[in-house]
Amino acid sequence: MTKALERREKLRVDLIQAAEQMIAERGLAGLKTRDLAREIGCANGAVYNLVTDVDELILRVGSRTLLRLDEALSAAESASDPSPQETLIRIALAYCDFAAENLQLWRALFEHRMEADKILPDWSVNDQMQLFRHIYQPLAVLFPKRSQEELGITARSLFSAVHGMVALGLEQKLVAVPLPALRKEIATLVRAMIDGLAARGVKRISGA
Amino acid sequence: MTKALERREKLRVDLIQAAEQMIAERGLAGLKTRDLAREIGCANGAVYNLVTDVDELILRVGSRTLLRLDEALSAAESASDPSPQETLIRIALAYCDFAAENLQLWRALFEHRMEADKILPDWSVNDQMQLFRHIYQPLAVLFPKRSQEELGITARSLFSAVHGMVALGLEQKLVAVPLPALRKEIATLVRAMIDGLAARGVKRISGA
DNA sequence: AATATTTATTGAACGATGTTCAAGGTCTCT
DNA sequence: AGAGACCTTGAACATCGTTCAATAAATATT
Repeated sequence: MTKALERREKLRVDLIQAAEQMIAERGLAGLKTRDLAREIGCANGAVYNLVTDVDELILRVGSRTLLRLDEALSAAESASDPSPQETLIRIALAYCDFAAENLQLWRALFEHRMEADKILPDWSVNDQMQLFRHIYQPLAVLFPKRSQEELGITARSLFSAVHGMVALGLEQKLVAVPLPALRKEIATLVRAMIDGLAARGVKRISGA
Repeated sequence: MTKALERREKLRVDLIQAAEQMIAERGLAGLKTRDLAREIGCANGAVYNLVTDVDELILRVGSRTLLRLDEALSAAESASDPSPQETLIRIALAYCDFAAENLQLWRALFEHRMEADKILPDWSVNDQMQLFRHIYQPLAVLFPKRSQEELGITARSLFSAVHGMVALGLEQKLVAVPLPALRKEIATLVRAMIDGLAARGVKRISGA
């Protein structure tokens, strides 16, 4: 009873890895079931024994990408300099670097859109983009007076802002920016946002 | 000699309008040449007399969307309160509102990706995302000491940051945020960025 | 060990889609 | 009115994701 399932499982991970590599090399639009089947050595139709959809396949690859991204941000979170300002900048740059080094896979996270009616499988709801939790800690240290909810909102805003700089920065559409320049811009703006948030918190008390 | 061309032109604008409406209603993925042909009353193949590609069609719709977006930002640029801070916030909120009200068309601007080899037609290079020029003026007033190039970089960074907040804020992927909450977050963060950039400019002179 | 039953795999076929093209129709100019 | 240029048509092609009846394999039963 094991023999069949073993083979199935091995094929399934082969499939997901092949899909990951194919997206990395040719983009989300370059993912083709027939090519995948040839790659892992099975018939075209057999793909649908391992996975119900290409949607599921893309989500599974997305899970892996999110996991690696999470690790990259975690590494940046706990590094030498514990100053919360510097930590936040390190995390932002780590996000930028990950996106640049995994461009197609990172894009796939945001490009993919399910048909409105289909609901996400439950194994996929867990890893649903909680990336901004990485910047919660340093923010909490910086702004000890703020509530959990306020901090959560600020964290999401900060993360989204950095995401936007990376997204448009790595795109052709808005003038190609060399990576080192982009990194510098990100560091500058993150610093500014932190300073600005701090100042605003103080000013509001003394009235302005 | 006019009769034929007139009809052609009328059909062409019909086609582009139909495409615009179809994207607005069903998203970029819902754009189908056969449906378009039926909509404007011609054969499927005739679409390719009016337009070389669906790529071109999408770009033409994108041009229109960019134009309307530009107008919306211009309106926000020149409004009652001339204070540059408030102007920048108004522009950011106008961007957010436009995206929310034209969700599918706005998404199409960023979702669409040409195959790597195909080059953009020249009529499309002009309106290539120069949206951040809208925030150049108020920034120049706020930071008169900075060079044109520095201001350009800052403008792009600020715009990208707001774009990120809107992009992730209107997405399902990162927790659905109610629009009023998103607008408040944007206003807060834009203010913070401005304050932070100003403070940083001062601090650097006095050393820190 | 032999057979029956359940399960997995195959690859041909289906439907949808963007795109092309030869055939036939329409328009324009002389 | 007729010749030549242009347009339009809809059938056909290639490429997808996806399905399914037939076949093969694995497992369960006797």
